[in-house]
Amino acid sequence: MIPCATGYKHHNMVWEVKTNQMPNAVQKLLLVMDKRASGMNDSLELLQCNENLPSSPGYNSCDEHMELDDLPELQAVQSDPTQSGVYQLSSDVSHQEYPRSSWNQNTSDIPETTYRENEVDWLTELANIATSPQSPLMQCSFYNRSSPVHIIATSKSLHSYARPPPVSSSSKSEPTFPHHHWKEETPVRHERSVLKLTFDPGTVEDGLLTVECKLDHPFYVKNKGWSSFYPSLTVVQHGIPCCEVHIGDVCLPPGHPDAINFDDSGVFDTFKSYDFTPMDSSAVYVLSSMARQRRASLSCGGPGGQDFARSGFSKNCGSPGSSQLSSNSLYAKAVKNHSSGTVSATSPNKCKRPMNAFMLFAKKYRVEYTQMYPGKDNRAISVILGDRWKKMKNEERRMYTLEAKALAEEQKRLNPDCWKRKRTNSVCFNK
DNA sequence: GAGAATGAAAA
DNA sequence: TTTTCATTCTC
Repeated sequence: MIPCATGYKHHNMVWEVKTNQMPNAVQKLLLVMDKRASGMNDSLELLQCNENLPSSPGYNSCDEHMELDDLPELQAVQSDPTQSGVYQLSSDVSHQEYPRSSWNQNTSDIPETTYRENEVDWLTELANIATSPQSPLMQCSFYNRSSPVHIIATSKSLHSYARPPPVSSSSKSEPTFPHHHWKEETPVRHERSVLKLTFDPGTVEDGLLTVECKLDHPFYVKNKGWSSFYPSLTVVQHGIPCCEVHIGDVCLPPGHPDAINFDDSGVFDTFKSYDFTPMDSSAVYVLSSMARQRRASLSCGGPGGQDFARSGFSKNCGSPGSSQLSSNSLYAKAVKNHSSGTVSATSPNKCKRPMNAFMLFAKKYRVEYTQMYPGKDNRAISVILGDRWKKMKNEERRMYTLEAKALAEEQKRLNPDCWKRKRTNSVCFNK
């Protein structure tokens, strides 16, 4: 669990993921909601994820032809403005079942229903988060909420293909692939996979809260930015590149200082140069922000004038005095991210190719594999990653393929010439 | 800077 | 068909 900032109260929450393919299995995620003790506005609350997903919810062994309709959906959240105290997560917390007539297809992006237990109003917290105006999904009827919050993320354990061999995974892999939170429960028939979130605000008297949402629902996570349980789907469906939810992730509300100046160490690096912030309330905003920055980069005199976002070009051209809120942080972020890197230092105008599916996969698991195989050279890790990749099924690769495709399309849209191979006498590319 | 993986796209 | 390069990091 990520230590919470001083002055925050902690509130636990359990996320449960149910899938059609695994009706009996419920992925539970313990989240901790932090609340500023200083009386900060309700919108300035933190949610910290404290548990994990047992396995990749987005991976279904039998969904070779899975379509978007097969993906999880968001269920409604009704919030209550009242406040509650500190809550603790009970050790034997289990998800609650309740009849669900049907999914609202017309408002699938909007949480439908929720219920609370023991008069707990923490549902309000979650509702504010899930239905936050900052949430890309909340651009319709929920957009006018006054207390937008951004959600958490949790951890999915490594996928089966990413796990180390049994021989070498004895002690090191255990913390990496925790399964002790998995719980077999009574099957619940759902038309679609859902992510069920059970809040445990932290005190016995307040009980638990449960809510369900779509697996691709993006949340804004401290130190990570936008995150979801299904990043590839999120980026495809909502245009928001996301990290994966991980253990200890903390949800940040809009305006929270950590949300503005989050450390991107765990950010999905592919997109970190875009520097999404809680203010990036929608994919439209994000894309328009990119376009603005691109125009800004062009106006800065960059001959190439391309791909400011990925190349760290903003370091040179981002105007500190810009009125663009997210752009400012983006520029600052880009400077920080690439200040020591070779890309921006050597080719500020360079347009970088988007990663392909394998590169996304490799980037995601390289660190973990490096930890699994201590002493292994990075090249050896690459070999292992390649071997794992080859052994993966198509459906297992799907999320990476989709993500890569989305990245490529976006890159081509923004920078059609990004794939242009450098010429021998070219001075535009220095790699 | 090379190299190790895979894959997309240009040449 | 070949080449480049996207990421990462040790050597």
